[in-house]
Amino acid sequence: MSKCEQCIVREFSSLKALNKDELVKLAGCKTSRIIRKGEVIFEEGENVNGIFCIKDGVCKLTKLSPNGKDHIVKLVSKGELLGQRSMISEEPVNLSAVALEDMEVCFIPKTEVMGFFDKNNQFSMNVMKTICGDLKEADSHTVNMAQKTVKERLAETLLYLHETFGKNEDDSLKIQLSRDELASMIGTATESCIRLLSDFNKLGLIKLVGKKITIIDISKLKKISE
Amino acid sequence: MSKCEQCIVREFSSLKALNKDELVKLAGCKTSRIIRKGEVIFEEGENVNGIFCIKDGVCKLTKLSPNGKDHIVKLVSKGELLGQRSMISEEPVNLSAVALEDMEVCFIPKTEVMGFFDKNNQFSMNVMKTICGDLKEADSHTVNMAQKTVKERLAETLLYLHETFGKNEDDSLKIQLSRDELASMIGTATESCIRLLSDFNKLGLIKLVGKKITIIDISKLKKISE
DNA sequence: ATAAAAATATGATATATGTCATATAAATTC
DNA sequence: GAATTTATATGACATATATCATATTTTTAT
Repeated sequence: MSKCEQCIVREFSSLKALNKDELVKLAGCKTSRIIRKGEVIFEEGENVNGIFCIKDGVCKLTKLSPNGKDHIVKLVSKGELLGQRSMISEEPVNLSAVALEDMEVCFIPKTEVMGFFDKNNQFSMNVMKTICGDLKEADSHTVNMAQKTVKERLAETLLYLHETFGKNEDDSLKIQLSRDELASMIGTATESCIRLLSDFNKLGLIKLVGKKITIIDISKLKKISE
Repeated sequence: MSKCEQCIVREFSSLKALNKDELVKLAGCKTSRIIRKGEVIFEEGENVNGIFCIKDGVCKLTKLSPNGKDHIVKLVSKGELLGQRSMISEEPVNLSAVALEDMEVCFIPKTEVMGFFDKNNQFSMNVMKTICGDLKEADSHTVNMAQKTVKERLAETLLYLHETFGKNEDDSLKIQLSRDELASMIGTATESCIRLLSDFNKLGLIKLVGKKITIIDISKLKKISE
């Protein structure tokens, strides 16, 4: 059982507020798991009795719409925590989490987290701030979905992926989403997404090589995204 | 200065966790304000140094989209608190609040609220749960905007208004939104909203008399909203 | 390596929704 | 109470986007 004290990603989440004693306690009760690309971490409606800390990799949080289509609500990566909202609400999770790459995650049982919550003010404040940030972002997403065109949302999303996950040596986006996933992130049909990518490609804003997408003209994309 | 102890709406918000001493302290520092229909309580980007407790009336929370249109993110009414998120995030508010009816609101300065926050665990837990509920709702809204048609969203919104704010003696919706506001809630053009309302009217799902909207066939509206 | 399956791409077409114009009705102002 | 403004309503048309069909490419399995 590896020590949480020496885990670097801890520094990027609310867990950074924990002191040595708390970290030792944490290390004693957490469980570590390898999750392969495409595997489900948890599913909408499930009772997840604790939170996950992402040590490595990226996953998507999706929600099933009444029409049967999945919508990607958020991408979550190394250093972030999963399941905080449902733990605090004492409800089943409202989103599913699926690995986009191979991942390593640690599971921390609810009882443990709630203990830190009660005793470590800085920790609970960190969690609150994270959730408040998520809420602000979610409201902003709602407005984008309601008011922006698909083209604008695609441009915006490409820039987001570029800024947040960076690029490979060949300058292509590091995070690999299928056209289907990209479409489900911007809220459109897969064909429409493919078509617009193709348009951006022809306009020289991006370059498409197989699944790989390379951002060419950031400022023009910014202009399109408004 | 009226006593918070005797204020009934307190029981409906996170403030219900406060004890007598805290309520006396609260009564000493809160300020009460009458806000007329159409008046702004606070504006996106503003620094609101505290929270508002709605004693009476309903307001809309809006966010300006890059295209210049306002989107109504949420309606907030009697017993609810405003400005919690931005207080915790220590950021300017991300939404504007505008009265839909004459309102009475109390303002509680940040220092006071943060004091309760530190010392009264149940209060901070209540606030957290509220914000978590908002986040869940916001995610659900995002997916609705992304995946549902305007018709579905209109049906859903009418049912929501009916359930949440009730009806007058003549069965018409108690809350009066202009067509413009309704459109900005469901994320569509005003004309499209009017047209669909007119369709629903012709189909006998609702009845339109001037500004008043009466829900006639709940189950059919439910079916339309999916 | 070959076959099968899945993902990407593109065309043709249908549909939903936005935009602009104009009419009518309601609310507000003087 | 008449005049003016604002909100609601509806038509005509443009446009964005979805859907269905089919081709091509890439990935996966045998």
